[in-house]
Amino acid sequence: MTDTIRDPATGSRQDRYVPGEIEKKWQQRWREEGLYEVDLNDDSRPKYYFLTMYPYPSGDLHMGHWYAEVPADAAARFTRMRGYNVLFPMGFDAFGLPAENAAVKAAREGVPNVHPARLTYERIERMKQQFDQMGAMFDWSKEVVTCDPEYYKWNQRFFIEMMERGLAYRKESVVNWDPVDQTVLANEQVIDGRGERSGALIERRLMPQWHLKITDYADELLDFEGLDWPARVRTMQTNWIGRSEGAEVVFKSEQGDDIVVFTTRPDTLWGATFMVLAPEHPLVAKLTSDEQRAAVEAYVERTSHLTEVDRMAEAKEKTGVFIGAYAVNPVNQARIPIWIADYVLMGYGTGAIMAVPYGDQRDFEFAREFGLDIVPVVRPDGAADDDLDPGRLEEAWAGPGTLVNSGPLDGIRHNGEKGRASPAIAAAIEYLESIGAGREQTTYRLRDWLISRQRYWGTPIPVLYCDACGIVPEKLENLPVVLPEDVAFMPTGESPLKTHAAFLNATCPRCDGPAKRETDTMDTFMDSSWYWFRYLSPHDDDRPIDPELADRWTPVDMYTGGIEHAILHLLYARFFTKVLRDLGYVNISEPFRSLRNQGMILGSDNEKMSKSRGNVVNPDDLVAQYGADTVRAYLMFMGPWDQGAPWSYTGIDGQARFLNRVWSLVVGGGEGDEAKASMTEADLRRAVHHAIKEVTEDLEAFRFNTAIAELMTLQGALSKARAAGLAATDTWREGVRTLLKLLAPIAPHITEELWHRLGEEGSVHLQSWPEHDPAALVVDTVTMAVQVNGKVRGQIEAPREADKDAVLALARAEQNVARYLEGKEVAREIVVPGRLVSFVVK
RNA sequence: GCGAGGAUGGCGGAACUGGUAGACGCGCUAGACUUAGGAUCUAGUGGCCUAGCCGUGCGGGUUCAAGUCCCGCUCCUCGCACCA
Repeated sequence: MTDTIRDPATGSRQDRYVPGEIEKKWQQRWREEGLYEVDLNDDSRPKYYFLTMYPYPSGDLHMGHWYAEVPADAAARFTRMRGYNVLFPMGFDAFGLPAENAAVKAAREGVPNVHPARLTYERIERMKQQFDQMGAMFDWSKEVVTCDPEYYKWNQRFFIEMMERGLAYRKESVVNWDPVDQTVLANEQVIDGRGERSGALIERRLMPQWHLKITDYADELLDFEGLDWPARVRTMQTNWIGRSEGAEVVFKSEQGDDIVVFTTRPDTLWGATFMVLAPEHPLVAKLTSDEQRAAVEAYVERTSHLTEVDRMAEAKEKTGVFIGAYAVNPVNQARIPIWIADYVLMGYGTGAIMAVPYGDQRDFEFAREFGLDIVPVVRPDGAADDDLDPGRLEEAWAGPGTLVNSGPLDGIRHNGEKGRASPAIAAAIEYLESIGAGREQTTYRLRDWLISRQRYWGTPIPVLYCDACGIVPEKLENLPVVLPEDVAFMPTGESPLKTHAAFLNATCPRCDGPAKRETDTMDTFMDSSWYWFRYLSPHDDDRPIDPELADRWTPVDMYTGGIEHAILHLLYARFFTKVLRDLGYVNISEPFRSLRNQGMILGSDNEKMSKSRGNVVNPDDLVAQYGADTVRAYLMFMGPWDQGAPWSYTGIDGQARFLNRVWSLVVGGGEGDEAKASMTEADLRRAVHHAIKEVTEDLEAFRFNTAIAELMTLQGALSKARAAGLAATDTWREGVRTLLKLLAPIAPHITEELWHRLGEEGSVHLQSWPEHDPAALVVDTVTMAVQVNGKVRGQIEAPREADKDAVLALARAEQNVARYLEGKEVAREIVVPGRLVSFVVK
């Protein structure tokens, strides 16, 4: 049994739409002809750098990749047809834990010869084959694979140059330790107290680690001037950086130690009735009295063992211990007790606070819990003395008001603004500075970027430890420090670099004495922080970035990718670009001019696709069944791209039908009933130009779903026109060609096939984008609604040129409208040209 | 708790500066062609007590006119979360 017999209506097999055949054929032709290879030095057309986030080579291209990349491809193709020289490269974020974990697992199970490198390159090959069947116009000649020494060598160079400038440094700090992945993680990689990848509960450990000084760039990173980015991402980054303006105030312990606190409300200093130090604060041991020592040590011990999750779970109730020491408030010499509590974090500000229970809800709760004094210092507008009575307060007052009980600051207004924008805060800062007890200060929530990873499969950090010289960077001419391949993975997951003698034992670059290599590798976000520069010259052995090409092609004009990178990758990439600028490699400060985020594609059960849930939809199977063009069109049709959507198996049939109808417009078959259709050439021409206008605007705005809806409408109009006998007209033939061009970015294979079947020689993808003729959109008569007292009572056909009086006359004459106007007094008449007429009657 | 976004037919979703709510598609119903149809084509499809009335999460308001603007809520999603 063959298809031909099963489908007598459409004639020979050759005339049927068989996606599997034409898609392979065109993919091969495009490759052979180098259709998508970009000449970076071509300046005959304006350049456009269209970038989509490169994937981790998991070995399988899943629906999420398709959802991310197919619409990006359509937008890139559209841009190209509009006359730009579009660079649309692709590569692989090839370092990372999964491949190494697979090797560790194999070692545990006694399977030999599983190495992350081999695994990764195999997976890359497989994914590239899957990429091919997507029909995307990636220019693979610029491919970047980050685990290649020719790439990561430059990570090492950047690192050393950053070290020389103090932007990379080693420091002992409390870190997030992931016990499953056996490595530390950056703050950004810890979600709800758990490792982003492993999901393991994060432990706190004190370890020496390498950091990059992203905090030096905090203020510059808050500036999004000139960036066309979603507000959501800008807000998330702004919140993450968390700039707070305020003051540093120095309290003295009774023993004479300086205790520095940070506060955003120095104007409430007269209301500070106690101090709280973080349990890890270095002064705790020294200041604690003998009587309190046992209690304090117990509390410190307890908090140090709590995981982040435990601490959050206990956040409801305030806990803490008095350490038996007192401090002096510098503005009024009040003697105030010093406590420790875990609601004060060592990692923020100075790890110590002045507690103003009247003005801060947390301090208020703490004071109530432990019976500490509350002194009112801000009178809310209109508040009576009774309202300020500490005994009657139910919560802290952080809003605007006038300062009271505040010595020289009494009567000054706090207007609720932050920093010096509040007269009270400004006055407090000046007063503090005048008595030498503090100064204006800005603090950030952002921490320096911790890049050390205790894992093998990453860029080796190029430093050595020499007994004589200390920490020494590798010489630039010795780069790259290559990851040794002859390593044995241990079942424990511990990095094999730690026991690899040939790697470990090296010569000190400074004194030629014996030295040990650093065994930590770099966070893989380092790789993705500059890869778009490398696409421009992926194999340049002399320098990481070609300065001329970088000047010409960057910043990236359009960057697309998942919202999950709003903070991590996108913040690091911005930081790194600024560092590269300061190191003299590039002349730009921002890497990505425009940014668009796609949503997530979910399983049909509305849950995230995962093997364990069994709701994974495999694109390969769908492509085999429907063809890539149908899958592409469906992914773009499901809804707004930035919203994401649950997968549905039923909806995809609609796209298959649509493409079949387009096919039949060129090849024949599927004609409707001629007798019922009527359409003029002018109607058809209007439909075509309307579609050009709408599809163009939709694609510009990444509204793929409505673009396809318009294309369906155009297909419907062409089918109807054919049934109405217009198929022999130039208008119809031109309409079909326009449809193919407008559809080409979305469904590249079928449009290319049909374009050639129309007798064209060149590729449809090299055609220029159609432009609509406004004159073609003009209609002779418009349908207008007629309302009486706000309700639609009829419709009229009015000549386009009709003036207000003529339209009103037509409206009054409409049968049903006349009925409602009869015997009534018309109080108002409103005419919205081309839209409606509205009568108000009494 | 703070910040951002959202709620429209049985379903996914349209709707420009307030101007005929439900484009486009899925599903469903009927018909045509058929030995057959889960193919194709045609027509219909928000609800109801159907010359009309009611309908865009809920309650108010502005307006000739509100999915769209204003006030007050509810719920959902995402991000941050004891950040001083």
